[in-house]
Amino acid sequence: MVKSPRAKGPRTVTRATINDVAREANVAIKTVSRVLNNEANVRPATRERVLHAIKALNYSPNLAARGLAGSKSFLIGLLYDNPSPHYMNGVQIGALARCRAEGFHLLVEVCTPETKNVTQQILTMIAQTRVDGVILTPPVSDNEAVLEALRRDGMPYVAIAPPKLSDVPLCVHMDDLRAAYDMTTYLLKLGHRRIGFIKGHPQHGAASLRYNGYREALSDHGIKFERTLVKQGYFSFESGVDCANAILQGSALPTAIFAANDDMAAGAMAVAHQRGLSIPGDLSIAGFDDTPVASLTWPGLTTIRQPIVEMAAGAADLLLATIKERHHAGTPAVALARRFQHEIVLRASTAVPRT
Amino acid sequence: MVKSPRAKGPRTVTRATINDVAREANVAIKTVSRVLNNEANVRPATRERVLHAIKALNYSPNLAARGLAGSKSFLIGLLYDNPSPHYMNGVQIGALARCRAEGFHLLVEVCTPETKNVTQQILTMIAQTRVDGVILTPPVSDNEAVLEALRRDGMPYVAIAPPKLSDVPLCVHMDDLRAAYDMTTYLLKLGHRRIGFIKGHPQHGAASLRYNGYREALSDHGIKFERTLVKQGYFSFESGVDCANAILQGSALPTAIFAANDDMAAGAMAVAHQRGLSIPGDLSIAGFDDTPVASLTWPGLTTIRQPIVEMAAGAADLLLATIKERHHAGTPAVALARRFQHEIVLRASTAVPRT
DNA sequence: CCAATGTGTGACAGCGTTGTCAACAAACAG
DNA sequence: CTGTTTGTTGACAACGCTGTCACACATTGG
Repeated sequence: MVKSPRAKGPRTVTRATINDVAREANVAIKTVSRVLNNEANVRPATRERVLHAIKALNYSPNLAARGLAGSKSFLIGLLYDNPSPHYMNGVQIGALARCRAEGFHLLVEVCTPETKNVTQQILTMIAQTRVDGVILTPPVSDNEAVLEALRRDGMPYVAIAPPKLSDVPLCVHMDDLRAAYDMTTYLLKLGHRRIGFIKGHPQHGAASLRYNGYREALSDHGIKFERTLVKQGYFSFESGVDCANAILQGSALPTAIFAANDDMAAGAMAVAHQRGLSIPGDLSIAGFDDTPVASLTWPGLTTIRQPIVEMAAGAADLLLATIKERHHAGTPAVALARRFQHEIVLRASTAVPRT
Repeated sequence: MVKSPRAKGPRTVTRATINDVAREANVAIKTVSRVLNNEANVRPATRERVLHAIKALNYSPNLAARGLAGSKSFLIGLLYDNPSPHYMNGVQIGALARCRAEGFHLLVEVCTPETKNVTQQILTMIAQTRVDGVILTPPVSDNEAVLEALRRDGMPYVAIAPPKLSDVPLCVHMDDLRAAYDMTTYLLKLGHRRIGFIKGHPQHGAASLRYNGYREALSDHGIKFERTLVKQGYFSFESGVDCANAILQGSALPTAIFAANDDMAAGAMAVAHQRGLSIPGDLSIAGFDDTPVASLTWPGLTTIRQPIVEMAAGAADLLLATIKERHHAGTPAVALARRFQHEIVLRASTAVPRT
């Protein structure tokens, strides 16, 4: 391992190259490469020798060179434009775990909505970095133009919670309708008969699914739907406050309010406190998402947990599998959608209604 | 632009290379390279011609090739191990903005604390990806072994909020002591004389600074410090609940409680609600960090905003400047610490005490 | 007017890896 | 025992770019 004559700057250590390993193990560099890539047809003894040399020299392959020579860059792009830190954090944790396990690295890129040409921006990123695949989070996963561009480019991608499953070859998602249905059913089983609902942002696909879940549950249990118990919110705390105030202004009060996300549920809670309604004694409140705020309210908020981390990990799995398969055979994988199970998290904000 | 004979897989588009651009502009590839890297000694007319060809072919340089040939990878590593989504999100947004602006990409890596050898893990990452520099967030920025390894390796790095400024060549930070001092002073100015304090996690460097700020402010305003008004918390909601209960159990109640972070302040709020104390009428409550929860409580929480995004952007700036300079001259930059200004965010949880 | 010094440009050799293909040994079928 | 397949290895040429150096052509000072 000789210091390269082109070395520059104050780097203090020299790194072993595949050449050094080959020399150490007394094989050709190609053989080292084979071991590195887990290719077949290397005698176990030889493989062992190479592995030993690798460890001895503390060698790790140069990604740039691998990317240049081969076709894989061992880079996965994570495209995001999500206002919710909690959501993105979960996605990153999940995706990162799988990528690392498979020897891939995660490149994150924000797609600011104000950017004129998100599509071009993404394509440029791909051209530069030669990522092996990309993970799309909502609302980027909703962007038709982006999806089309990726398809055109032949870039493997997986969408997290896309609005229409049929649009994408690979995706992971959760059954928002079913989750809302379950939560509503849970409230009904507790004995609630008048359940208010605060709708989510009208442009958010999942929001209407949640509302539909609520309606279906009511109808399936023979409860008459009451228009006055439903208000249009926008996923914000403030809209939750407004809606809760509107709902609680009526003459026939509900005994429970189900909000389409936790922030709005927190707003409803604030209103209840303000009006002197005890939770859950006078009013049960349920949220959706299990964001950190759900455990920081008093009382703790009953809500629905989306398995974000697991979903992201699943997304990464799907993507990595496709990348490997493609590299192996060149055949595109069939469309695959993996559904993840939600979970009702029971905290102290819901209970049997006072009669 | 001929399709490479080594092309493989279902890629549907071929990308222009520097060769294509050179041919198009009728210059040598080296000249294109010069234009790409903004080198001197290219006649304006030639530069223009090259730029035109680049645009015409929609060319963007291959990072892997650049990294392999030159010494820069145009990759910045973001090392993190932060339990707070809000914090990490801010850091990423800030860092990403600057990196993109300078043509760099962001590679994120988690350092799970349970991992046996964080240092080795980081070094391997560096060896593989050849990042040009790394950004360290707390608590990784506290890890002596990691810092030492990076120094040894000659890898430029910048630390966000390191415990000791002198330890690192490059860092950004905020004056936690001063911030707590200011908040305490604000409460004193409102007329509060008995102010409770909930301390942060004893192992967190910033936590003790915040406590010191509280003490200094009291002492500077001639207020006697009372041991019973201070409790040891752990940054969690639950510890906030416990501490607030303990503080409010005494005979002489405080008129305000200042918690070392927002989660604990939320806990204190819950306790106040539970005890029937009105906020801010009977009890003012202040937090620290301005996490999303501060706007989701009722009433809104008065707290201190750390300019996370700006700090991260500043960190990226510092790092990128160093990288460029180093590449230019090979001389290491002098140690640089940039301090950022905090800001008191006034919401509804604090007011003049009832007499 | 000549040497000495810039400028602008290009030829060419790497950078550290993988793909291709050939060489050879061992195992197998006829 | 021969011809063929299968398994194992290596030589060598890419991959797309940058560093080095050389060269042609101004420009300058004596």
